[in-house]
Amino acid sequence: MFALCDVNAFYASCETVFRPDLKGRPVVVLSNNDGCVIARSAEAKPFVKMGEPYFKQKDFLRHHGVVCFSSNYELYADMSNRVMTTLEEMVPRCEIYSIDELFCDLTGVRHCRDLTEFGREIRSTVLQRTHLTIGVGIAQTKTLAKLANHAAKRWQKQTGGVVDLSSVERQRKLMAALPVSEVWGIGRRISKKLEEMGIKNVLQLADTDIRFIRKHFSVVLERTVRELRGEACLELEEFAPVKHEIICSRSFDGRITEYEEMRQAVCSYASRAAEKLRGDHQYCRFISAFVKTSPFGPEPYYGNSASIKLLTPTQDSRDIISAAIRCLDVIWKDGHRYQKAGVMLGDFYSQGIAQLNLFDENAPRKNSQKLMDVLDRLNAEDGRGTLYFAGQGIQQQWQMKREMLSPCYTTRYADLLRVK
DNA sequence: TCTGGGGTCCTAGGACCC
DNA sequence: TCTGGGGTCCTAGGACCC
Repeated sequence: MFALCDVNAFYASCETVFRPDLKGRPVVVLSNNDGCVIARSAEAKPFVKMGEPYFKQKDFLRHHGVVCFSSNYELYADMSNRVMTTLEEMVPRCEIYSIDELFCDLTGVRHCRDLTEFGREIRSTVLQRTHLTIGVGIAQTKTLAKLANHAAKRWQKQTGGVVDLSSVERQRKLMAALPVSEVWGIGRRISKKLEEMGIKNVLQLADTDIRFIRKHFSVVLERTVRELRGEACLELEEFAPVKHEIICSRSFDGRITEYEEMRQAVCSYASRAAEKLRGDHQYCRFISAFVKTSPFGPEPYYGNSASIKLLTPTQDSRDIISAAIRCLDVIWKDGHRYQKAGVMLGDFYSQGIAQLNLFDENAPRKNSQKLMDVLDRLNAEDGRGTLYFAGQGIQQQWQMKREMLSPCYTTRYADLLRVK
């Protein structure tokens, strides 16, 4: 038996926890660069569109008194930690699935108590400790637990935010009421194709011949359908598997037209990607950089990427930065108004020594590890950006826009809430 | 003027092997 | 007239998730 717990309107709720004056008001959170709406409070949901560009809705939002925030990932990451720690204490085994979601294995809990009651207890504990409200969905498979969670949120008043969907009868009743697009793993494309085949609600999908599904779709959808029938195909992943790639990319505030500025940006992203790589205790051989103009608007689109394969795996920022800049030099073209760039690392190894190559002319760097340790330690203790590479530039004019950023209430002393 | 960022998995097709 | 069969590895692209 699985439970899926997730925080209601997570980003928007994090913003209101320390702002009781916003209670009852519509609140939205914007993506990086104040680009699109990516989270809405319950009050905002009925009339603010998800994923829509902010600039298109600005006047409309102001007119309706909607409070907007730039995204504050430092705050969300810390609040997420508080929620996850609380949940981890209460359940025997769990998997942190995303910043605001956690799957639990309720196998041990099952025989000793009522699952709904247990769900309520989890919910009230998280609320008490973090002031965040979660929904709990319970069922035999992850996909059904997700569906139960959806029901818990949609009918929050009637369900108290907890739905136990372990009875097949209840499963079928709920599935008949929901369109296929609500199922975990079924996005826009597949739901459209299913609907064209006459498979409109979830129950119809669950009752479709598995061979038909396999013939017209991939094994992924086959698993989803089996899960809807109560056959568990997805396990609880208690320990996060190692990553296969690391990406650092950002849109710019405005557009970049000068090579020098782009070099600073690519250098910064490469250096951040290298930090993440060391955080995961990995070494990489594959490094790539990309640049692109905006896909919107009238100007001709240009986007390109280049990559480099090193002979020996590295985690040294200097190697990664220099490779990324060499990639940039291959793809840079004058005359474009660039909107975004990024750096990607791949082909990971758990150590850097690898096989010494007979033809490798670059001798391994001396004391690389020590230097990187110092770099990371200073940036950890005194804040990101304490020590950085000259190539990143000193005044980063292209830095993303965050004009409505809230304080980091829980992670910075200077931002601590004052009580009169 | 202005439209996010970071991941995963699967499949098909090409190149190559014996 | 007629040109095999079985396999691996890699990559690009598509789909999905939050």
